[in-house]
Amino acid sequence: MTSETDFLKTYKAEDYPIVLVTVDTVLLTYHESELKVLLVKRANHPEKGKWGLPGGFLEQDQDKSLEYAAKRSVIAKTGVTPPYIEQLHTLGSKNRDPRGWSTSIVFSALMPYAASGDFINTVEGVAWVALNGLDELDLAFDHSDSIRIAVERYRQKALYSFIPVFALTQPFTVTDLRKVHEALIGHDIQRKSFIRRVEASGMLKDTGESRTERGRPATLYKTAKGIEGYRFVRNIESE
Amino acid sequence: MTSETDFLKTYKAEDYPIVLVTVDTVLLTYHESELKVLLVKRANHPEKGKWGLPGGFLEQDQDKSLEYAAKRSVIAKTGVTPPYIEQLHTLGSKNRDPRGWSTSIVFSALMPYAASGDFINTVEGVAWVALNGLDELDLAFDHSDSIRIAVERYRQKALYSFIPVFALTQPFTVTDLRKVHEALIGHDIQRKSFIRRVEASGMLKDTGESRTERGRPATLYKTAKGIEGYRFVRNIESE
DNA sequence: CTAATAGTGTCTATTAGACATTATTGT
DNA sequence: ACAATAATGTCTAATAGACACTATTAG
Repeated sequence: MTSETDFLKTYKAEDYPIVLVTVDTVLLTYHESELKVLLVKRANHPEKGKWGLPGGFLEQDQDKSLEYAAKRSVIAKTGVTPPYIEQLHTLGSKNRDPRGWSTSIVFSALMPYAASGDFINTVEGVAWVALNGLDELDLAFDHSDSIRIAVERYRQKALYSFIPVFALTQPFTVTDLRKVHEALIGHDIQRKSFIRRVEASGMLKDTGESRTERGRPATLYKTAKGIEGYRFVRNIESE
Repeated sequence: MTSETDFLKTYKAEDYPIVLVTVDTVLLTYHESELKVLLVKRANHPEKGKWGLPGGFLEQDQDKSLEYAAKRSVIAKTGVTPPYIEQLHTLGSKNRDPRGWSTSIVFSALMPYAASGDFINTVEGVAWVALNGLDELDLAFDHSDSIRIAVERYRQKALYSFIPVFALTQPFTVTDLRKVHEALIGHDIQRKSFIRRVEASGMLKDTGESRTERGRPATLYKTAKGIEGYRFVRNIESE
């Protein structure tokens, strides 16, 4: 019988089967009345030249957690720093990558368009792409599946939370936020119903400022602490 | 410039960093008025002798998907065949396993106690353990985190769906199902409210049979197709 | 003044909680 | 009859949808 210490002395990682481990991130935002996802043009094989999600191999040395790896690879590939990141799901199979058994831990987040910097549009090979135009793009690997899953998850959250607020620059108007919810849900929401939820939740603070574009000025709000954990007990109509 | 074919010819998986990839499964059931999780006693290092979730290394040859690997390893370690399995989350970090960078894709499912077979109690090293008694057990790795996350997820689902029905043997009574919901939510639910939901959803079919234990016989129900996708628009009270 | 957008009033419909009442069994 | 459990009746409270109405700005 060996002790755990003895066991570790004789253990060699190379004796175990090798699985490719990558992390990918679905970053979504709302800009010019559209939901958009951040994509990069693949510089290397496989699937070179196709657009795909920012991500890459897990780096054993520098990455101490999966989340760190996801953030690092997004910054490395796009220059964009996501304000937070959460786990979406994990894909993996024998055939999804020609190099062998491969698994990808997929993260997702919403972020304000402005936080990605205006330079984004000038960088070759990095772009915010409208979800509506995605069908025409032949994305790398199974990345379009991950995007679909992320959007579906945020659609659900739009029904019972204010999570979509993370796609906006602060401060924002109630209409701004409602538009993001509408884009996710796929249909209009009653203004009255939406404002009632803003008031009932107490999760949006009136800044006292207002913004005028056309018509009556709109009150500007910012998020209160804990908004990410707030859930309504009743959903908004989903169809 | 090389083609993708050329690239694959010269590609060697061994040149890439090795990450340990395991799958683990949180199987929950409801038995004798308690929620229980299926655990196994670890036969090998590391953490030998501790109780932990059934799971194991991804086997490149036999496993063609993550889900398959999870099911295979549950059956191998426990003899129990889970009727379905879904992805919960993925844990990974540099330090969670002394053998090196390690990641575990965690699956979860609810299943009827009876489906695990009565032999379960006679097998050394495999047991259904009540969640209430888990604190006294020092589980391997971060398995208690995964159990906590699974229970929290099913608690949420108990608020807006009939997913907890998968912990029951069919047919079952409305009270059976309500008890599972109550165990997950942590407090009683109004019988009237619960029955209204059963009727409104149309997801539970009256079998015409009934079961008598003490008092008035209770109607036996079975699930209708699509129950796993059904969501109430309003939640049950959560505290 | 008009157009446009923000925001409110108010009625209805739905559905959960509370809790009393009735129904059906075994002993 | 009585205890135990199942199932229903019914009132109230909360909250979303519908939609008309008022408020405030630019030009």
